[in-house]
Amino acid sequence: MKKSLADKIEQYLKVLIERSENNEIEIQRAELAETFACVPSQITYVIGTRFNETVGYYTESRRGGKGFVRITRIDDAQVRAGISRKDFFDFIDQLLERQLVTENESRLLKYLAVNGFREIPSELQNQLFSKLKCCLEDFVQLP
Amino acid sequence: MKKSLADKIEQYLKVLIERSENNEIEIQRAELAETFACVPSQITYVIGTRFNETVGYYTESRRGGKGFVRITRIDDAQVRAGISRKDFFDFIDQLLERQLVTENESRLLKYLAVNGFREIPSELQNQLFSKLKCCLEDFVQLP
DNA sequence: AAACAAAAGGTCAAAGAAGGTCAAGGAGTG
DNA sequence: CACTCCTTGACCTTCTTTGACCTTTTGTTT
Repeated sequence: MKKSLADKIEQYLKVLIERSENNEIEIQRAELAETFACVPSQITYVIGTRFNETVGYYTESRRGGKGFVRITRIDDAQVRAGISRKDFFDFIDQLLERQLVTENESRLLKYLAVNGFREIPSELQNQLFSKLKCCLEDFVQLP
Repeated sequence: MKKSLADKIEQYLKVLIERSENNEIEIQRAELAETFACVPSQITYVIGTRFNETVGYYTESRRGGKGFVRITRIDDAQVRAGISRKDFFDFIDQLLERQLVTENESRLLKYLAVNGFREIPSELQNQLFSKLKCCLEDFVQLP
C-alpha cells in the first residue's frame, strides 16, 4: 500500500504528539501545509479524519492573527474525568440550535458555568459539567 | 502557542491582577499602549474580549485628565460559607416573582441544582449554591 | 462663570491574518 | 468498473490590528 500524503501528515503529527509532554501539540495550519507543500485544507482533512473524537483526540483552534490548531490525545483518565467547559458550551450551543433552550437560557447557563464554578478544582469542574450535561439532556426532554 | 499581541497584553494584565491584593488593578490606557507599542484601542479590544463579565471580570473607567481603566476580578471569597439548597430555591422563587427569570428557567435551575450536584460533598454544594446565587444576581441585571 | 484647551478613554469600521467548509475532480483498490 | 478515500481550490467566518473620529473630564484663561 502506498502512503498517501494524508498518511504522512498523520504520522508526522503523531510523532510530534508522542514527543510532547502532556499529549498535546499546537500547529499553524498554513505553516504545516507549507512544510508538506499542500493546500491548507489538506491539513484540515487529516485532522478531521485522523484526529477526531471517535479516535481519541480532540481539537481546538483559533482563527485570525496568530491562530492555531491544538490537538490533544485524550487518555482514559481524562475521559473518566468528565468533559471540558468547551465541550459543555458546545453542547449548549447544540441545544440552542435545536431550539431546546432559548437564547436567554443558553446565556444564563454559560454565565453560570463560567462564573459559578470558579476556584473549584478542575477535575471536579469537569465532572460537574459532565453531570450538568446529562441533566440538561434529561430536562429538555421532559414533558 | 504563538502569542498574538492581544494574548501578551492579556497575560501581562493577568499577572498584575494576580500580584495585586484585592484582585483589582488600575491602568492608563495610553501608557499601556505605549509599553506594548500599539494603538490605544488595542487595549480596549483586549479588555473587551478578555476581561468582560462573562469571563469573570468587570471594568470601570474614566476619561479626561487623570483618567483610568480599572479591572476587577470578581471575587468569591465571601461566598465560601455557602447557603442551603432551600435558600437557593427561595432565591429562585423570588427571581420568578419579580419576573427576572421565566417559569421555565426557574424549573431548569432547580432541576440542575437537585440532579446536577448529586454526589458532591455538601459543604461544597452549599458553596456552589451561594456562588450561583451571586452569579444569578449579576446575570439578571445584565443589559 | 463662561469659554476654550488639553488630556484622557470610547467607538466603529476597514484591512489583514488566520483557520473552516464544501463540492468537484483524481487516484487507488477490490 | 465501482467505490472509497484523497487532493485541490474557491469562498466563508472569525479574530486581530489599526486609525480616524467622538465624548468626557479636568485645567486654564478671560
